Amino acid sequence: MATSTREKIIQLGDDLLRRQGFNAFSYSDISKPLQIKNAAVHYHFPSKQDLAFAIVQWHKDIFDRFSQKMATKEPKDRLKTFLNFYHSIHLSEKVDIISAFATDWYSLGPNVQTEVQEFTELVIEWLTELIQEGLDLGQFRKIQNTRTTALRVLSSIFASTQLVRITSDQDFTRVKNSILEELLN
Amino acid sequence: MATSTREKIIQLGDDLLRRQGFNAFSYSDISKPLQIKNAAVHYHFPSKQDLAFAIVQWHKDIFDRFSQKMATKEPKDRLKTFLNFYHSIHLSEKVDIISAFATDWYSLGPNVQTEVQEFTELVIEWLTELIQEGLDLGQFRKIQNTRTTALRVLSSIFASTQLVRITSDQDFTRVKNSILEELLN
DNA sequence: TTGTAAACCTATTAGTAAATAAGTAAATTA
DNA sequence: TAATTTACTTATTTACTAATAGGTTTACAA
Repeated sequence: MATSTREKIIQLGDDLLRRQGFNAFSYSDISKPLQIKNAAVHYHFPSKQDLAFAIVQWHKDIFDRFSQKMATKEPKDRLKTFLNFYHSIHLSEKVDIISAFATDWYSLGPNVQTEVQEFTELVIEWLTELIQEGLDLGQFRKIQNTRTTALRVLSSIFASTQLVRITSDQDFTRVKNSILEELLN
Repeated sequence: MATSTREKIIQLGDDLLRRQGFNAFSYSDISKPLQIKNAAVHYHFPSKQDLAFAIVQWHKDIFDRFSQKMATKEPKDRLKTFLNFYHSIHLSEKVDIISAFATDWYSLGPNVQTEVQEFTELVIEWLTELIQEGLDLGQFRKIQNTRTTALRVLSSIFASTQLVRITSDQDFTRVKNSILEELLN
């Protein structure tokens, strides 16, 4: 199935957003590579906020499918897959959408903000459940309350994708392994 | 001593940078509140990159004075002061400079990038030494190698200032306390 | 008193941003 | 087959953006 123009715009928009930041790319950064006109982008997404909204929704969809596919696997493997997913983000010189939006938070319209909040809560809850299950099965070590642990895993992994842009490549792997070591029995 | 225009520009620039992001503020966002003309900002900082450079240098200076003042205090208190410092950042609805620059990393000129890298390394080294001292004095618990621990403290605290923009206020305090609990004996 | 440099301002430019109006070709539906 | 909708293009507008050239004021120095 050929990818629609709409889908291409979302994917390229996502790429630019997470590589350069929301306020650092323009509609022509999208139209030129796709060899369409500026107005064509506006046809699919009247405003930049509409595009941002669609990108978050896209991520919601992906995450939904991801969590469904992971549902049968055991907590330990789910966590590893999750961390590897962020490792690939880091390797592609992007950051995750949540931190990408966090910096430009006050440039976002209220409906985009709400959508990002919902996505974030989705991820935190997924992680919280994962950790709880891991604890119940005795695969994980109890550190703090479950949400706090989830928040720390998330913060560590988020910040790492950003921090390694500035420091060194190795630092990401360090943090990633440290999260695993800390949790795993 | 009255603050010079140059200093006012740096301080307001820093505020805008960390509140909205590097690509989300313009020279007129600076000139208008200071009641000077656009060209006056360009007089002090010919290009936006020059302003960014000066802002990082300003932070370097502040951090130097901070670490000198802290030098005599014991590790535990130094860590607490450090965390409280980031708590105040979070309360003022800003993020730290490092994460602020990380998102817009590819909009920065090479000399600004280098300056940010140097500042970041400064903070990481300061934290690494602090943790090492804490271990030597038996105030801290050994978790991983010292740089990794430093990286995780830094990542957690960085990401938290961003994450709480999206989730709730409480989440910052959770993470902050969790870092202390984890380290302290 | 003259010179000069710092710290501005006025005025302008070239470029780019998001957004829109109006038109067109092709596909879909009635 | 006629009407309508989809997916665009062409062309333009409004509103910045960073940046610069050149002029003015003030203060201090020779």
